[in-house]
Amino acid sequence: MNDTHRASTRDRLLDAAERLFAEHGYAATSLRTVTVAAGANVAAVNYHFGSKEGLFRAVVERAMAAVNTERLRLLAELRAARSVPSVEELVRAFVVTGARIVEHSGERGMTIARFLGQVMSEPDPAIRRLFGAQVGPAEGQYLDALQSALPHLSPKEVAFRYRAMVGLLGLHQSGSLGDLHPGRPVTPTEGDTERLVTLLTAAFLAPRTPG
Amino acid sequence: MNDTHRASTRDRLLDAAERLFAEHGYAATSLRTVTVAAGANVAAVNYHFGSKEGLFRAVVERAMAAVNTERLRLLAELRAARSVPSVEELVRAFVVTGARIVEHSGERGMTIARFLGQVMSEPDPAIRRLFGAQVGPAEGQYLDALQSALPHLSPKEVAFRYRAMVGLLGLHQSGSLGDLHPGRPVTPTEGDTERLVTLLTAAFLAPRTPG
DNA sequence: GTCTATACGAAGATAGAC
DNA sequence: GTCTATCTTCGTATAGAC
Repeated sequence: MNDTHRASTRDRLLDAAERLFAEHGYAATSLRTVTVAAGANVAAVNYHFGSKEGLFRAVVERAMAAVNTERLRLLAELRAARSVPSVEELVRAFVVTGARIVEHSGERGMTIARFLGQVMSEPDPAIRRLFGAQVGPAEGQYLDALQSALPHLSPKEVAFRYRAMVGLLGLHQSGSLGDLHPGRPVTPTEGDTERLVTLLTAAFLAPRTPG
Repeated sequence: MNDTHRASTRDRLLDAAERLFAEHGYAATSLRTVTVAAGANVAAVNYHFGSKEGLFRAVVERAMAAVNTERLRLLAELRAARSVPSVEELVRAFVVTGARIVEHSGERGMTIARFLGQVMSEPDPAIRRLFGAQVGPAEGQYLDALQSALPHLSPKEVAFRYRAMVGLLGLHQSGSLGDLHPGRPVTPTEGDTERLVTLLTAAFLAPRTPG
């Protein structure tokens, strides 16, 4: 009945939750839906993760681990080739992570991307803090690299543009940048990803904000 | 007990819902919370709006009406001064709308801004369609004006950048562009709004995406 | 016409028996 | 580790008071 055949209950719960949170958001996803999709009992979530929030936390951590690993790998690659990578290279490495993960993890990569895009616009402050903590590791490295490529900008300005990049990428990956009014299905297109790189590169290269 | 003293029940419901949806999102806000905050009975929502979704719809429509009016007014002003407004002028007019509304509507302006920022990352497709329909009116005009200022870009590319602007503004206004890890309160700062204008202007002025 | 009191069934999360 | 039971909260419906 499920696509995830016989992994441990714990893993099947994580997979199902990741997919459902990605599609409907945290609040709108019920534990019953998750457990049914995972072929597990309602109470299994409580046993393995303590609560709905615990499950969510675990899903975020697992997804971010994959993304952070890939991001840092790409950054290291870049630095190996050239000690001060260009802004466009950095942006591309950051943005392309999603696509790379799709290659490595198959279908699930897309789900991860959508899930994380979803997470970053969750209103719940606890969730936002969790996300912030998980982005942390890669964040520091990318901020440093960007600052080196943009020495004329204040750290505040670089940080702002970095957060804009994270946010926009999230919207892109969750399909929110798709056309607003038309029929439904909003999977990000290849072309849009390239457009996003163009746009973000220009945004980073903008002159410093006056005032 | 409420800050909204004696408007009609209908209006108090709209006010309370707007504020609560803005803070917690649609799914996480219960009708009971809304009615208590509005000092009304549970059934009042059903009487006035038919359902939770009906209430939400009404809140979106009211908020968007305010924003669209202001946006179109600013655009008309711009066109009066100069037949082809610059990209920066257009971006600024679009972005500054939130702030203008704050001036005109006091505290509620901030709530509207946060609310609409929230709405645009709601996962529910029905909500997304509703939002798209409401953005429509102003959208056409701005797209035209931007296309005139950027004749070398394809309509597709202009539309993509426009949607990125809408999205980023939403994130900005809902506080999602605030610092990710720190203490909580995330009201957008004046400085960040200026940074946003800089960033978006540069994004629009980027060369066309190759490929 | 507005609004309230109250009830209903479905779905929520968690705790405790197994 | 799992299943059943329980207790809460949800959105909605109804019947009638002002």
